[in-house]
Amino acid sequence: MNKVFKALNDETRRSILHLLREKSMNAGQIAEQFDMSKPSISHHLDLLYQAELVTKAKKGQFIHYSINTTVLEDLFEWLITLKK
Amino acid sequence: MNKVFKALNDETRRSILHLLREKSMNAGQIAEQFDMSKPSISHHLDLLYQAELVTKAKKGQFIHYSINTTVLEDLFEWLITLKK
DNA sequence: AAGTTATTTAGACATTTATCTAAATACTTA
DNA sequence: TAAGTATTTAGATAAATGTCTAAATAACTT
Repeated sequence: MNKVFKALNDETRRSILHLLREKSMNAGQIAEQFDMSKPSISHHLDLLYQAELVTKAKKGQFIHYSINTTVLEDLFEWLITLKK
Repeated sequence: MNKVFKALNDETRRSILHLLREKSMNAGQIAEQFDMSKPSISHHLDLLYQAELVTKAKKGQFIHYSINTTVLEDLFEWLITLKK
């Protein structure tokens, strides 16, 4: 869960998750949505990937990113036990 | 929500929340549970307080901390919209 | 009032983080 | 195979973070 909380502790990464909730996208398409360099977005995508909040799949020269809600379930559980 | 994610992005602070879920405690009682200096715990409590994840009340020379689940509701909402 | 206890504030330091530019890698197409 | 496109990796830098010790503040006790 450490990596999940770490990944969520950034506004850009949270925005990326909201984008991917609407539809899966290439790294480039994601980067277009932000006023930030591509390497920076790539770095954010990597942290989301390490936390398993997104999956990625190579499609030719593109890399397609999708949200992975499995880990969000775990976060739900964590919150529930905290609320009792 | 920024402060909430920031506050939750630390194992010590998450542990403090779990302790407070069981029962409210003084700053000193909380500090006893950790192998860390009191000023460090005080700092963690302050971040939790800034995020409104805990409330505090002065009781004589003690300061009593309690968990505040209101903000956790907001986090729930955030998660739900992300899962659609 | 003086001493003791509970907690926070201040200041320092090492580590982590977010960002950038430049370069490298991987794939596609002419 | 050479050129172009998509993405990541490397390396640098400034800012934020977690931790500590020492000192300050506040309240209780004798």
